[in-house]
Amino acid sequence: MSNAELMKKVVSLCKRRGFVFQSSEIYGGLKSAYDYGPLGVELKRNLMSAWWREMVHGREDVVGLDASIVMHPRVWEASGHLAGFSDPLVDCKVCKERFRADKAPRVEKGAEVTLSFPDKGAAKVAEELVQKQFGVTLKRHDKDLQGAVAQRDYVCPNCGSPYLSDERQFNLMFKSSLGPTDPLGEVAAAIEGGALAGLEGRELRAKLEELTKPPAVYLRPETAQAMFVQFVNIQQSMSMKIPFGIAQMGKSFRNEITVEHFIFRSCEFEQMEMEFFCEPGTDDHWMDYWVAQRMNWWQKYANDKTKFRLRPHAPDELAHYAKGCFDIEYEYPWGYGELEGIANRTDYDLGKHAQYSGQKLDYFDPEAKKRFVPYVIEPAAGATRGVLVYLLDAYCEEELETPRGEKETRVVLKLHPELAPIKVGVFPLVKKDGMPEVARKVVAEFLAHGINAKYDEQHAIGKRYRRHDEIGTPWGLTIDHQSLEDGTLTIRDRDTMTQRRIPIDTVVAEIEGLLRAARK
RNA sequence: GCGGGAAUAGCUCAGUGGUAGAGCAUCAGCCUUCCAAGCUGAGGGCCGCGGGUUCGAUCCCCGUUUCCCGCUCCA
Repeated sequence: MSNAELMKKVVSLCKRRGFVFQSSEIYGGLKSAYDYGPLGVELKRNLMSAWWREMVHGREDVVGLDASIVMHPRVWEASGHLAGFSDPLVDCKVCKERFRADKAPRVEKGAEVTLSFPDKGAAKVAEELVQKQFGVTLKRHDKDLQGAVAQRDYVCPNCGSPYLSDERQFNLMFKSSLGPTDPLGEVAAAIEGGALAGLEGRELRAKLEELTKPPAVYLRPETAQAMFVQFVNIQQSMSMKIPFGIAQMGKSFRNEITVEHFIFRSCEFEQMEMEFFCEPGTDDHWMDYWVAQRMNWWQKYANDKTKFRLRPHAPDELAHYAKGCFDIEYEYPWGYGELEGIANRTDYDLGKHAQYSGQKLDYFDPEAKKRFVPYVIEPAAGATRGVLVYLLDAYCEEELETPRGEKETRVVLKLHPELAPIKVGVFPLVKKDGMPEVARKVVAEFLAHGINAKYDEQHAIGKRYRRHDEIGTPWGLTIDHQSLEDGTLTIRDRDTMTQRRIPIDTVVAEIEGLLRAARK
């Protein structure tokens, strides 16, 4: 099975069996938005619960937070999200390069410029394109084209062409407005009053920005900022001593330039983030610690642990706030891609928020009698990416021979029992002789213990086993004729398809034991 | 944003300028059975959406939306 096939099959299974649907499908779908169906929501919740148990309940030095998605707009000014991600982007119409206008090479407006290409062939193609699209004849000299006139005060950084698209604003954050007043009203009033007359380009944009600013709010592009903003409240109310962490899971929103690969990169996604506050100087130690912790955690739930790797960021790809960063990457069908980033954010965020809010965001160590702004190590994981990773990891096709000697394919999701949406399928061997009643009782018993169990009496028993294999149910329990005589049932293992017989009244304890064992 | 491909039943796909098919799945019944068994029957599609050409379009043309692949981009 090729990588492309694997991806297709997983996507198809997701829809067919109720894991993931395209959003608003009956209206033609919405780009990059997906809904988690009955099984998908269980898988995602199981994954996130496992994370929460590991990161918060499993240790004394991390506490949780569930902050509002919409925060004070100044938060995003302080964090740099507002300024850093609204730069004008331009496409070169000749070489198709996309670039930031403010970082492009400056030229004199109206000056003659030269276009350069990697080889003669590319230059010839470009020459024809310019002739055809812009009606301009350029002089070709080997790999260069001469005679173009600069329309703006910059040219394409790649080929030097002045043939460019309009400047487009790229907004990272989803913008909305808080309160019932319509910001368009302000704009309309300004136009009527003539306040916008004579303005164009960036000036016009700036003026419009200003008019619509007062009620403007943004959907958070990461969950991290609330944990910085509430640092003091949490530290004091919970009497936390450094080092300690604040963890949060939830939705974040980004206007990605390109969305791709199913749920891998979408504009609305779910994060699992933790900010670990420590004393400057101990940050490198904690960085190493969390990198190892997080890598182990991801591998624990995977069948193929070799598909994960650690990749340190090169100095030039580090974010503006980071001193160092490691990505935990997974080998997706299209290649390695990010799953979690562990960054040393230093005291950048607390410092910025202190500066913008005018509040003190530092920590006093009563033993050492010193005051400092903590450094922060941030393991930030993609929950929705995790769902994709484990689906890809779990998908298996096995060639089997039927009792009649025919070859067939068994599709199995070898999900970790902890993650499996349904823990046990409960089946009466046949739909009569009181077997359904016994099976229903077993289901009720599991549900009462908080274990997701599913009753199924449709079709032949073999078919039911296979249907549950396909959605990753780790154990199948069957009530048969013998059950009615001696009070036992069979328990079938998803991965080995082997069965053994145990007393019905111990089956809940048995499954609980298996779940506990799998968790270790 | 660019280039290429795709869109037909829940899924995988076939098909033709003359009002649509298969396999699997679903549902009902028979069979009463431990690994997708068999038999009988049923439901289900304005052939992604909008426009054009045509007597007539699922098919040809244009646009659009969504998905996939490759670039590009990417905290």
